Amino acid sequence: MDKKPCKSQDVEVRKGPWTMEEDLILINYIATNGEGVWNNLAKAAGLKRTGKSCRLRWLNYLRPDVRRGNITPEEQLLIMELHAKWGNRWSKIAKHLPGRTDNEIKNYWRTRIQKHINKQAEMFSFNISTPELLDHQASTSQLPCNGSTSFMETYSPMSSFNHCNLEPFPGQQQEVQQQQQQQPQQQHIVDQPNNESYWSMEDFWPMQLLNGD
DNA sequence: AAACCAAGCAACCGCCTCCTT
DNA sequence: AAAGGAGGCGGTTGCTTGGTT
Repeated sequence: MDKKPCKSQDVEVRKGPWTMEEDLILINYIATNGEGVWNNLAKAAGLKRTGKSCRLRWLNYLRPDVRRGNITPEEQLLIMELHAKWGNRWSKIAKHLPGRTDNEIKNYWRTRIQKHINKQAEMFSFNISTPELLDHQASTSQLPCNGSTSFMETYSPMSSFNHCNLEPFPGQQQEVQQQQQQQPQQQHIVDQPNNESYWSMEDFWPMQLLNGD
């Protein structure tokens, strides 16, 4: 219970948003020494952060292959497809979207897709007798893995898109149209070098220079 | 122009699993 | 085989920002 805090560990732990300086320290350290035991890494790098915090920051934001910015319609479809398959297994889903993090997908789901599904469910509920069920299923994001099919049928990505009039979200319709014209049978696109939202660690190096590192 | 509101996202928390000793 | 530590994961929170009134 009352674990005596070891004095060497009793140093204050920083929380909250990361500063650019902290980012640079972490990037530099990993660039030089590679990833390792995160708790040790945090100490060795001189960061007053927990290992977990460092790991999260690195994986979700600083990693060179992290893609940031708009989720493409293809990615959106893939997310819905995989979510229908696996439920809230965000990390598992993220593995199929190179450059995307579980956190980003999770946020995307909660803020966009789930809301959209809720809306669809609300509209749909005017015509069916179990609005609570739909709403609950959409809001909890839990898929019935016990063989119950109702939600899967309602929410299967293809049925959602094609049968339930689940349209691309605002701002994506044009993009979808363009891409459909360009690549009507396009498979899941996950690597788009020209994507303007692509973020690379190289972007950070000039900052390092500016900081005199 | 200011206040309010909602959406989006970064980060934390706590639980679970796996690995090492 | 058991215990402890570290990492992984999903849920949640709270801050920031952009839009609306």
